[in-house]
Amino acid sequence: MSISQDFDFLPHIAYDSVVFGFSGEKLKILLMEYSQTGFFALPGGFVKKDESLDSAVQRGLKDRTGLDQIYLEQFYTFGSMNRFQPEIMRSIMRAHGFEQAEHWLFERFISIGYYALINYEEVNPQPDSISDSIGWYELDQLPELILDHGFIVQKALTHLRTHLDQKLLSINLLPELFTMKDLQLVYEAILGEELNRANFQRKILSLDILDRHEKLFLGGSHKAPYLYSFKKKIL
Amino acid sequence: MSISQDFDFLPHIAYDSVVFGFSGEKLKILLMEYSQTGFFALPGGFVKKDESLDSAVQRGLKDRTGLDQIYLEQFYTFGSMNRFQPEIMRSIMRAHGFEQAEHWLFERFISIGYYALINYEEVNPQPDSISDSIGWYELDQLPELILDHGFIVQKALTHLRTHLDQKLLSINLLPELFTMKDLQLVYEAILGEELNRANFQRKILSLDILDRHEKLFLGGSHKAPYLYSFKKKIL
DNA sequence: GGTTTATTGTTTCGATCTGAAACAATAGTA
DNA sequence: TACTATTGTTTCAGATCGAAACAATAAACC
Repeated sequence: MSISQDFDFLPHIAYDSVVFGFSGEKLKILLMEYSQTGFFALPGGFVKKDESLDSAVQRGLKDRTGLDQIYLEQFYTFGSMNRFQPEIMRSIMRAHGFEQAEHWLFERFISIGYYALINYEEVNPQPDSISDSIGWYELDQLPELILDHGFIVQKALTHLRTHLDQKLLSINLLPELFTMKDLQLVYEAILGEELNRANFQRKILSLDILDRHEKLFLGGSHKAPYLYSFKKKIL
Repeated sequence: MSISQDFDFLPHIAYDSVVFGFSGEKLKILLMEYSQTGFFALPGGFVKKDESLDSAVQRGLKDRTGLDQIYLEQFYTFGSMNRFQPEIMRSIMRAHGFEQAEHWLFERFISIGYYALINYEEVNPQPDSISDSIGWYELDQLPELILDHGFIVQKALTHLRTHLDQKLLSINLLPELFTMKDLQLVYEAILGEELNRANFQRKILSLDILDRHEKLFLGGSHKAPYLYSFKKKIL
């Protein structure tokens, strides 16, 4: 996002993205820290006048993560008045050397919330021009977020949990090949609860969405697990 | 909505509402017809600069139906480029006597979709200043709608069906007192399929959300059904 | 008043799904 | 060859679901 090219964007419209990443154990999300202000926020952006909303979010996500063609799910649009707090944007801009009294960023925004599911290890997060760091934070240890961004995260998580079964095929939290245990860990991290191993295996296999491949030998003194991959979608 | 007071509204932002009504048999939705153009559209509106998104939709719905405090559910935000068709708005405005070349209505809009569930009989729909009629249309006999409004209806219906069980408490499709058969007809109309009578009764009763009242005697030569009401929410 | 009919309320019964535990298989170690 | 840790599979009881049968009853009809 370039702060000066304001005329390219639709005014009053923003998006915020909740990028879920999985580290093998915990579920984390991407947060940006704004220079010297101590403010943490979701990575977001604005919609150009000639691009679709979905494209805008894809573009922003690519700038931040380098990832293209990522699974994105729109989950809610936030339009309350209490998310209008121009002082906060003003102090962020001031900390970055802007002293203008007027700026289009100080206006009220309605923000469309998206979430993404990505493989933690394929990503090298890039901060934007007015934030000085971007990084992964564990869901249960988030710092305080500006505006209504904490609420947005909660809403994203609820949506993801509720729709997990329908969204499974599109998940890119795991590498191409993975074990049943890996998949169960993803589920447990997202749902925030432990699952019964036998029943999980039975349920997932009954969905008929996995291909079973060769076994994975890691040198452990026990039975080696099979590797699986998601079946290629037939549409 | 007054066409002239454009400075009151957030530009490029609209909402469209899919108002589901139930007639005792079929599920219908409210549509507006624009004067002399033959265009049908969902009732929608715009957001004032100092009101929340939710309030804007509530306000618009009250103007059209007279109903206040209605259950509203936001389901999706539509931001593709193919919904930008200024010629259509131009011809609607022309048919209504406006000949301006420029107007804020001709700009691109991102629209937030809401649906409402209301009791068909409590409503006297009111057209707005640039539409000449508003009325109920059966879901399976809808006329062609402008822009992406047909798609919006489909998306609303899918969302409603998927979340029916969680949304039941808030339903205002039925009068205060109703029979189990009435409720089953609502479910069948929304889901678009027939349900087993015994199992439906068992399932609904097990949810423990209904109070049973006196019987309803209509003079039929058969057992009279009980009347039910939704339990008042305890929160 | 007894019988019939239509509709509603409830129970039954088998099939299916779920949760928890036991059992079986197996890759490496001792 | 026995042992251990982990994974794959089966079993079994309980819950849930779908379909049908059974029971109750309000009015009409004789």
